[in-house]
Amino acid sequence: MRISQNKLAYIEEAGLMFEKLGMTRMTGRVLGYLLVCDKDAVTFDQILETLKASKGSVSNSTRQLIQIGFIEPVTFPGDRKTYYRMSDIEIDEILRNRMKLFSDFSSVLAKGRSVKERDDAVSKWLLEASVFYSWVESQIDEVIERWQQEKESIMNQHLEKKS
Amino acid sequence: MRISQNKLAYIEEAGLMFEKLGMTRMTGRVLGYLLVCDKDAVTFDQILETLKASKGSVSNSTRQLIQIGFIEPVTFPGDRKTYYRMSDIEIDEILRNRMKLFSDFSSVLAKGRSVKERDDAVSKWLLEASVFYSWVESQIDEVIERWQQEKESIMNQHLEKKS
DNA sequence: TATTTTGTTCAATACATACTGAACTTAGTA
DNA sequence: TACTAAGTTCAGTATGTATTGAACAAAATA
Repeated sequence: MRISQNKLAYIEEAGLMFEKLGMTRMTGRVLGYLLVCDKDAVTFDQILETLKASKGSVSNSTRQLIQIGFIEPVTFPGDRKTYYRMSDIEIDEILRNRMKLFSDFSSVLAKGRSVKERDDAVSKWLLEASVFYSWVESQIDEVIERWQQEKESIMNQHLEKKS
Repeated sequence: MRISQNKLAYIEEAGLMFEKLGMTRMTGRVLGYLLVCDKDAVTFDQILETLKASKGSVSNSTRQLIQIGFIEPVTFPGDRKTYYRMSDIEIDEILRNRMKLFSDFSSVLAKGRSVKERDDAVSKWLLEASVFYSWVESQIDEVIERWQQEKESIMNQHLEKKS
């Protein structure tokens, strides 16, 4: 049973997307495959074959994805293979991680201000920008909390809109 | 008048930060220099010398930064040089641009669901995740609006906290 | 018009890093 | 214990792209 052309195309798309997000293309492909494979779990070999990639490359990608928490290894008694499947990671986790970039960015801006030797329009901008980014970060925390509380209702609202 | 060691170190830091954000290191350096140079505007040559980079590289970086709107060229009558300075870009603009990634990400997730041939836990996750990201995007729009309205009071709150 | 100054363009290079493939480790099976 | 299967590691290669530097363009000056 070979995988559909559709899905292969999707896997490539996922690879490019994850590359844009700063991960490797191959890691994106493996995740894309796990997302759309329509199997409960897949073996290392299945990944190899489907993506036509090397063992080493797949080994790196699975490790990275496990580390981030996107996927998890599964094993079965009487079967020495390791299977991989999507873990039931909460989506807001992923966002929360990415938001760390904001506080880094905010710090760099703040530090810039401290390096300056005169107080000018740029100083003012640096202050404002660093406050803005750390404020936004705190607001996003609140947004995420609201999501957790109102998830069902938001989902329903969204589905209604489509009909 | 040579630039301080402090500032040079900061410029490198800015380079690394902007590299993390997907721009080139040199572009980050040029922006870092413009931020902390404590001059109203600097010439192409000053950038060259300070960063010890090539004309081509600086030319690329300034063009890129002008394009994004971070810096602007300035000229003066009787002076054939072009000067560059920070433009008074609104910080929320920058955030708004980055948020486009979210709708892209959301689309990829939604597309993944449409490629699947069975309705399982992953399908459910894909739906939830794509709704989540487009919802978050809309929430951030609201956050930005609130910033525009309450900017002064937020800044004051922040400054009080520090004291 | 010839010359000098300022900045751009583009082919070549340098650099970083993702990927490969072979050798190795680990653990189950005979 | 020897053998086989599954996955990892790592040195080398391939690939993409940032940077350089030389040649060029544009425009002011003499």
